[in-house]
Amino acid sequence: MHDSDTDRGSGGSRGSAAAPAPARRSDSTRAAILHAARERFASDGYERATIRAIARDAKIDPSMVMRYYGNKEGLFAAAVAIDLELPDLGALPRQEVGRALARHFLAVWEGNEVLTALLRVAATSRAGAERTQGVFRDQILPVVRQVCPDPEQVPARAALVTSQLLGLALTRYVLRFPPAAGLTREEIVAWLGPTLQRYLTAPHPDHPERPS
Amino acid sequence: MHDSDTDRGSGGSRGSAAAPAPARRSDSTRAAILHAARERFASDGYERATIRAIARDAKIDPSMVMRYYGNKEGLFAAAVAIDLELPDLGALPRQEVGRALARHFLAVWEGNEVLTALLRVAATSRAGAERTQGVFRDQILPVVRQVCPDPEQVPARAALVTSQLLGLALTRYVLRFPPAAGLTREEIVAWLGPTLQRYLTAPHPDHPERPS
DNA sequence: ACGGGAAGTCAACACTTGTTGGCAAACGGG
DNA sequence: CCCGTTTGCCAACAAGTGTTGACTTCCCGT
Repeated sequence: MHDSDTDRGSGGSRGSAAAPAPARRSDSTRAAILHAARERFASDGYERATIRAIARDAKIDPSMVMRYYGNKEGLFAAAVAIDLELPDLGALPRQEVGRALARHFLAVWEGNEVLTALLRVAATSRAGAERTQGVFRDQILPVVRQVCPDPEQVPARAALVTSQLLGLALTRYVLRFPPAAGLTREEIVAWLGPTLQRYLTAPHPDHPERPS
Repeated sequence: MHDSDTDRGSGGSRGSAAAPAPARRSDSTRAAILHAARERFASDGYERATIRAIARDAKIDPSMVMRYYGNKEGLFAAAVAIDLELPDLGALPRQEVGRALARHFLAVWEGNEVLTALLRVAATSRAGAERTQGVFRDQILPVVRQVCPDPEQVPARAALVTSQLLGLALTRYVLRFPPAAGLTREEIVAWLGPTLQRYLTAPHPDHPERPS
């Protein structure tokens, strides 16, 4: 991929013995760029979020963005790191997983503008869509697997759960439908909880005929 | 601001007595432009769908697009005319509205690429988001009002229904999650039907505190 | 048949985009 | 102190965008 130039782990650990990241003095600039990039990507999407605008927000020159992140795609990859921090649903009372999932999802989404950014980008760029698929595969599927007994049904159930969660995020945080944006968190939990619960744990409703 | 020039009703009616549209001889070109525009907007989104590419698909010059539709926004407005053709849910057996809505939604979406186009555009442009709000307000809200007794709950319930339907469209037709794209129509109807049914007709789950 | 207007083509404009290379400071270890 | 490295800015490039106007070609009513 890149040289050993642009990729720096998201620091935080400090003073460890064998420090792999020597804490360059430009770290504040890098952080400013990432912060501005996240905001722009979240509010404008990939195409409309120009490097020049991001650089202006970060109060530096556009060429710095290129130096530190290679190109626009690299910047997006560095700025958008998704971690849903999903809890271990297996450790919860089985009848509460739907509500717990809804509540957790709302909290994470509202505390992390990156999620809206990725959703916006996913709708228009293939790279964004594939990245979203990665989040689904690496973070949602495993959690669903913990509550769903039949492994064969896991992908479909996870997809249904995701469709409802992303649909809510879309109408509430991206499209900003007034009724969707006006609901309180607990109202949403009360409505979506049973839906997710059913998608996760209810028996397959394939009763009358088997298609194909 | 050229009004009486570019706007022509979406033709189809032919030979009416007092024809306000004299059926110009460029109608086939106009149709070709709209067709190409719909495909490009659906697959690429608003920004990446360039007028040049649309014109190339329609095998005409880019300037024709400008002459007939004014500018890119006008072309989008002309190309994306949403009609969900929602049936009268009040005329159905009350326990079937959820499934019927899901089935109808799938049929309309898969037969009309414009819907995917609008969804893609809505995620990145404010104009697209507002247009989607218009569809919600003019086409979904009235239908929900027919099955929901309490007028005060109509917007919230409609928003929930929309969140599930758009979420499915997003994962299935835009992001193309393999599990979501692989489901059959009837499977989706079987899963989403009860969800929509509950959003439409179930009593308000207003008491989230449950004795555990 | 002829003339006016519509249909369509060609080339260009003004602008923005991502991206690049050169050059001036600031820093920090020897 | 001095010199290599880092940090940053400036100007510019090539490519692509929406958009415009002048020009030719075709159709059709009179």
